[in-house]
Amino acid sequence: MKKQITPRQKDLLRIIYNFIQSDGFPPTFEQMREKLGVVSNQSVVDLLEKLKQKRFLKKGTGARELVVLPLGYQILGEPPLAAFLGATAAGCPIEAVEISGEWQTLPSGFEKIEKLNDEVFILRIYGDSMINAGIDDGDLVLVQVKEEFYSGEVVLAKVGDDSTVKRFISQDKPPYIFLKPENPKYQHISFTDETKLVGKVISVLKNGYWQQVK
Amino acid sequence: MKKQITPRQKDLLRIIYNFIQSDGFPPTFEQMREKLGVVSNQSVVDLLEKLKQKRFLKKGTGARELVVLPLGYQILGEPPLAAFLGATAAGCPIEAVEISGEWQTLPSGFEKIEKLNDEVFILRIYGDSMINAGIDDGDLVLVQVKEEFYSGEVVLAKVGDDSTVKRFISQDKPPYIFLKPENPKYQHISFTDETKLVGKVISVLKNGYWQQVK
DNA sequence: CTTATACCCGACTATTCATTCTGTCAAATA
DNA sequence: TATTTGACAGAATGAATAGTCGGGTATAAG
Repeated sequence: MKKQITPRQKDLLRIIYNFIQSDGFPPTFEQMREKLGVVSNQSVVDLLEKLKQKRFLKKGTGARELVVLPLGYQILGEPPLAAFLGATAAGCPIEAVEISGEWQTLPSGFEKIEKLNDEVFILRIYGDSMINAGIDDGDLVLVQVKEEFYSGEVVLAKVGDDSTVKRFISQDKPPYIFLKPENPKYQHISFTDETKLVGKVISVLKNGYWQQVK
Repeated sequence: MKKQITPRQKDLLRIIYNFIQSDGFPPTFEQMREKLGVVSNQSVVDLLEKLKQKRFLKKGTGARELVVLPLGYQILGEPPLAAFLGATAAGCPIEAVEISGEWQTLPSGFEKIEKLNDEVFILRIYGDSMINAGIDDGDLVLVQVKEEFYSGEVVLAKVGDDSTVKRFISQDKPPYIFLKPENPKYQHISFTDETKLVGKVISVLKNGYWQQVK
């Protein structure tokens, strides 16, 4: 009872999480207040206090010093920033990892890694339908398998036997939900019985570096 | 000539990078000023301006809105936050990744991933010499192969034929450099000809989540 | 020689930002 | 019913933070 999170507290936690994900730093009270849709920052103060008490969030004394704690990630169903990499190694014996030079042999005292989790994988994307989201023909993307999706996220969708990466949009007027290509050349894709969202595209490989998808 | 970074600019860039890594949010001008070892924040203003011009850094108008850009990571020789995961999949065919349920078969239009880079690997740690750094007996840690190291980083070191994970300390008084176990039960380890630093411990697996090592 | 650039000092200003206080209201709880 | 809890309003306050102005010095470039 006491440890459970309320819907409103979860709202704020997600607002903070999403803000950090997209901007790279935490929001101000004012920004949180606006996203919550209230006019007094007292709401933010109260909710933050609860999130702190319940160990979902850590807050420093300075400006914009917010850190989502592991418990917070768990309740949101999101992996911490550095988390998903474990998944990509799932089922992959460490011997398969090529280490350069003197690391051909592993140091003694260490053993093989095991399966960590199976909710993330990497795919190569073909086509130009997402160029405005920074995903170009041939790029590698990192996909996290999920159940819940939020409007604006780039998702991997299954349409019948075909698979595609598009931006997922959910709005309060028709057509309510659809898939939006990030290229004006292409049309929106409506949902049918055959449309199924599989995962969220977290990251894209650019010039040898993984970058966030927005 | 014009695009090159100066030592002082690189100092600040690293200060910002390290701060975000360890704290989770960007520093204030005051904190940067202090770390730079100067008494006027005008220095910070000037250096930040240069880092912005050279596209190593992005800066918003609000408080503490700093983001290290890909060019910045490159010049520091650091992977972006989400980067290293690619490495763990190096040489690991995507078929080896076990996907649950209907993802036993991969969607058409996607191919195997190739080797991405070989500078990161995962090891299991035995012993209690780093418990105060949050690394317990049997934990998995993520190691990034590096050449340069900074005082305070947790490193994987090779001591003769043996390998060990300890905190690397470099100070301006004897013994200058040594390895520090994070457990009072153990003694510091001096450097010898046989001591060699191999990589930096970036992350540790805790309750199913990867967490930063401090 | 002259100019520009990198780096820094010191003080000052403007404003963002967090905090605090007093209260309201509805829903949950005892 | 009485009490507590969650959520929010409105306003006032003060500290934290960024930004500005006017210099200085040393080094490199033209």
